[in-house]
Amino acid sequence: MAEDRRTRRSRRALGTALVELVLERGFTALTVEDITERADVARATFYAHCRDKEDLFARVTADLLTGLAARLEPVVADSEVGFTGKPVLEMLRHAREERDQYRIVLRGEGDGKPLQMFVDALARATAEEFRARAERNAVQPRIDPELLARVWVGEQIAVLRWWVEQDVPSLPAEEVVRMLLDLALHGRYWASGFESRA
Amino acid sequence: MAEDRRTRRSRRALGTALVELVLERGFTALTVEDITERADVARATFYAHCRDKEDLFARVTADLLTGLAARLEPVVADSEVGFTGKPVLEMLRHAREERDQYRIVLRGEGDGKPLQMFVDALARATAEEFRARAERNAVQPRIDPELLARVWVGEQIAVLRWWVEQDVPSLPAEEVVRMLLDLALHGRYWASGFESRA
DNA sequence: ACTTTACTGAACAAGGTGTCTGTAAATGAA
DNA sequence: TTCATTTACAGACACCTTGTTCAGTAAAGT
Repeated sequence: MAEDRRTRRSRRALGTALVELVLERGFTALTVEDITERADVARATFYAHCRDKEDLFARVTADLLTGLAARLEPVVADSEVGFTGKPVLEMLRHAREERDQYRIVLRGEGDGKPLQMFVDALARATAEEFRARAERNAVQPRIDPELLARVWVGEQIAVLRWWVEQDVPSLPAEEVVRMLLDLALHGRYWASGFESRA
Repeated sequence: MAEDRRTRRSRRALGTALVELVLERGFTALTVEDITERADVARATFYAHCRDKEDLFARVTADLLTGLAARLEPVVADSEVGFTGKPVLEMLRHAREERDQYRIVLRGEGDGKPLQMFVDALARATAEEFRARAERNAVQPRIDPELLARVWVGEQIAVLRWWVEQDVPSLPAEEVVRMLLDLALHGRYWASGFESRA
């Protein structure tokens, strides 16, 4: 009743082959044969598992998203007390482990669709969190939570990309999170000659 | 000696056809024939002007970038006095005029390459500006200007995308800029129950 | 009017896609 | 071990898209 080993092996091989090749040449430049060749699998076998290239790519990135969600869930549930940036730290750790996949997604491979899903998922969850928090504290948000969430996610994505694309990390994850929080919550780090006139 | 009208007409028709179709179906889904058909032009004519699909797309987005640069130049040169956000306002106005093109770029169409160029160009210019400003004020930046620039650009891109994708603009450009500045420089607008514990 | 230039329509080879064979081999169960 | 099932395989197939070429035609510019 258990799944055939060959099935697992083929799927895994195809997935990792895709990731490797996308990093090397980019998604659109790849042919199905490129992938099957790298995975040591027949071309027909590919179509036994995936409808097409996009399908395989969608599986891989979907796995990444669910993996992140799984790691974020307990952290978010635990951080009821305030805005601590712990979810960001957890995301950075995840990105350090799955660096290649993150690179691919953040580079906007595959028509930017995976990146859009990534951003949208983060923004949706964040906006919801903001709304809930405001309601709990019985305050009227001074700005559309959706917009605030977009800005906050935009910062995270930008830093995440910068971090994950570096050859050798110039900052540890904890440092990055601290900087990000100081920047978002208090506008610190701007005080180096960048201030506004006001 | 002047350029043939037909040449201009074909180029323009192809460009706008591409933009329309990318918005409707996405870049990769298009065939060259789709484009020439929409542009009322023979397929052979297409190849008389462009090497391939990506070439045409690159031209369009490159034009957008140079157009933005042209509008930003005087504004940046004029804002020596401080961090006023005037460039952002100008970019928003540009985006309001060239909304379709911005949509396409910000959605990451074309393998995300145009978006990367857009982000990189903004980040590079911003980082340079930051470095120059710090040096002029004779202060040691407390953080890598490159990183700070990425964060700042990340915010702009996120808001820009949010703004340009809305069916009916919920905020005027000036309001968006004010919010963005208050957020970036002082962390305002977070004070609606989102504060950190510290 | 005349020359130059660009658009056209069609044909072409090359290469990728997705599907479908029949066959061989690996697997899990009896 | 044996057996039925499942999967991988190699190859062939029609189809589509690409990018190039070329002779014929229309429309610019001067």
